[in-house]
Parts: sequence; structure tokens; C-alpha cells
Amino acid sequence: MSERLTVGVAARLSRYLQVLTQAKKMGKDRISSQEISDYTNVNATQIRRDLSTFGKFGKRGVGYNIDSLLAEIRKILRTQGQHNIALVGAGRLGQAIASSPIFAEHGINIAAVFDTDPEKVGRTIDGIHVSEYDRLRDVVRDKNIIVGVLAVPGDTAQGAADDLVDAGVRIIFNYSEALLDVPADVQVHTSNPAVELLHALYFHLT
Amino acid sequence: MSERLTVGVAARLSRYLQVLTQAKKMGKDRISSQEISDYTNVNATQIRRDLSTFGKFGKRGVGYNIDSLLAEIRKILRTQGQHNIALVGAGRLGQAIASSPIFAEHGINIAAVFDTDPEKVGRTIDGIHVSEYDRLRDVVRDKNIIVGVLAVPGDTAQGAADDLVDAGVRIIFNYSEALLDVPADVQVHTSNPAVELLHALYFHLT
DNA sequence: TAGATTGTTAATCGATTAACAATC
DNA sequence: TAGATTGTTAATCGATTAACAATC
Repeated sequence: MSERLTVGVAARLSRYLQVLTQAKKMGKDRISSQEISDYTNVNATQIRRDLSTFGKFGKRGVGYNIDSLLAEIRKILRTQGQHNIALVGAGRLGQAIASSPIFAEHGINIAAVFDTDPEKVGRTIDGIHVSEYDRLRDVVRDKNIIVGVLAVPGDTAQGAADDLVDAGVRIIFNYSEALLDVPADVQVHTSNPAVELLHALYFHLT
Repeated sequence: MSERLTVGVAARLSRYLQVLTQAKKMGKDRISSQEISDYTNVNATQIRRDLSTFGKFGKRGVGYNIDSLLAEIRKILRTQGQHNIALVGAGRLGQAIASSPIFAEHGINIAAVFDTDPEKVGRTIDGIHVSEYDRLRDVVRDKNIIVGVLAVPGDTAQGAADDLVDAGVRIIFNYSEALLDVPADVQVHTSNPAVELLHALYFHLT
């Protein structure tokens, strides 16, 4: 299908998806570019421009129909199916992630959870069985999982990342503070609220 | 002090700060723009350019001294002191946040944790006492806290955000899936791994 | 009709990148 | 000296914004 999106456009489209999903849950039928702008801090003109690249999805004087815009964006981002991911770590953070609706809402399914702690293995978190860490490689391969989420302490993150990559994972979400060394064809997304906070504070203080 | 940084520069500088902090922990003394680039996916030329706006911090042929670069960036971002934040929610996510080194490493101190659940109130998480939710307003005011972290379920996030804003908080980190309505002078940062994942998958699939 | 909001243009600004002399 | 890496320039590309006609 035509051109590949730029990183910026793809990032913004997925944020619109989140706003639309939540607005729908709140019972709304339609939404204006200005409302999406209020929630995303993306300029309203930019939003209309991003969308109009792909078609005329809105109605002048009215706004965008939420259901149809959701479908259009999902089509553009090719995220209509279900995606399986693996979660490493069944500690407090891992449990919080496994029981959060955040992934499920977007069609992302936590297909497996792994932990090295025998106390945690065999338990169930919100219906998801915790497997032995040693089974990671086989399960990731069998289920063709390409996304791994690391919810482990910083000092074990690199080892777990190595194992995930080895098993075939190509996108890693790192919730530890550690820097990860991975092959060039593996994407690492590190979530660090402290980093965001420092830069938010800068704008608050100046 | 001179000009205000652009949003982009401030965001990148705080990411460099994170890399430097971790590299230091790993026992490194100096680092090149290329190494910072590998960890942040920011172009090495861009990094050198960002830094050289503020002075000549590097040594040609050698790289940057980690300690002095840390100090310089902290000076630029004015994040040298300690910052107090409030955490709402002492469930699994709240406990994970309270016990993570991520904030402490950057001089950010969780000054108070609140929960409505009487089971959790009075307990201690990694040395931090869990206070009654009703005390939020007084504590936030007394300690002059301007940053609040929401680790509560989506359906109670808006109420907690209202209470935080009411007590004087101006920066909110939202870990729920909910969209938050806040006054224009309050910054909301929503962390949603699913959104990031959808856009990461796009680039993997194309 | 009147009000609202899209789709689109045009102008500006910041980000990105390659290239390379300077210099450690 | 030779190799490495910074600091800086110049050229390009994408993001941002205001403005407004089109139209629901």
C-alpha cells in the first residue's frame, strides 16, 4: 500500500486511536479535531492534515464519526488483528501490567507471563498463567511472538532481553532503568517516567 | 537565563541524562555522541549540536566526560535539587512505582502515597508510609508538591486528578487508560504502552 | 440561514543529516 | 604521527501554525 508513514505521523495516529477508544467508551459518537487536540496536545490543524492525507473522513461543521475514524486509522496502521505479546516478570509491576485493561483495549493479548521465582510460577494473574522462565524460548518460538515486555529489576533486564531476542522477539518494552544492548534490527522502547518528569518540570519552572 | 529551550531540545537533554546516569552506574567514565545515539536513537550529529549550543563540553578524539556532562545538563535543565512528588494508589502499580529506583536515581522523592483502601493505609512500601486518601489535599499543600502520579484504575482517575489539581498539583502522570480533563495550566502526561506498541508494530510490519 | 468545523494552502520554524575541518 | 571524535556548516525535510474557503 502506497508510501510508508513517517515516524511522526505513525506516532500521532496511534495517539488519536487511544483518544477515540476512550471517547467511545465514554459514550461519544463523534469528535472534533479540536477535542482530539485538547487530549493529545497535537495542534488541531495538524490532526486534520494527518487524517486528510488518507481520505475525507470528517463532516464539515460536525466533526468525525468515532467508529468510522477508528476503523480508518486501524486500517492505515494495519493494527486490526490480535497481537500476542510475552511478559517477563510477575512481580508487582508485571502483575499490574497483566491485569491492566490498557493492552486488551487495543487488541493486544498477553499470551504468556514468565518468572524465575518458583513461588510465582503456576499462579494465575487475571486469568493468565505464570510459566517457568526456562520455557520462554520455546513458548515465544511456538507462538511466533515478536513483542516482549520486560517488567524485571534493572540488574536482570539485559539477560532477559538477550533471551527474548534469542527466541525471536523483535520489539522490547523495557520498564527497568537499565540500558539494553540489542542487535540493530531489534527495537527497544524504554519507559522512564523520571526522564519525562525532568523535562516537564523544566517547562513548569521557566 | 538566556532563552527558553524548545520542547524537543528539553526532551532530548533529559534522555541524555538517563543514558549518562546508567552509563555511570556501569562504571564508565566517558562516552561518545555515537554511544549516546545507540541508546537513544537520536542522531549523533543532533546530540553534538544540542550540547554545543551550551558550551564545548567534549574533547575531540575522546568524547564526553560523563560526570561533567551530567552536571552541565542538570544545570541547563535546572534539575539539580530534590523534587517531591505525590503518588495516588498503593495497589500493584503504585507499589511497583514506589519501590522502583527510577525516580530516586534522578533526585525525585516520593514524598507521600495515598490510598482509599483501609487495608493499605498505614502500611509501608519500601520505607514510604501509605496515607489516607482524605489527607491528600492537606499534605500536597503543606509540602508544596506540584507533581502527582496516578496509579489508580481508569474509573477513579478523573476524580483523583480533580483532587490533585485542587490541592495545587500542576503536573500529572497518568498511568490509567482514562482521558483526563484538567485546567489549561495543568500538564498531563499519559503513559500508554499499547499506543507505543501499535506504532512500533507498524514499522515492524512494513 | 447561521454557526461550526473540515480540508487545504502558504509561510515559517525546528529537526535531521551528511560532510568535514579542527583537534585531542 | 595516526586514529578518533568533536564542533560547525550547509542543505533538506517534516512539523507547526494561521488563515480561510468550502460545506455540513
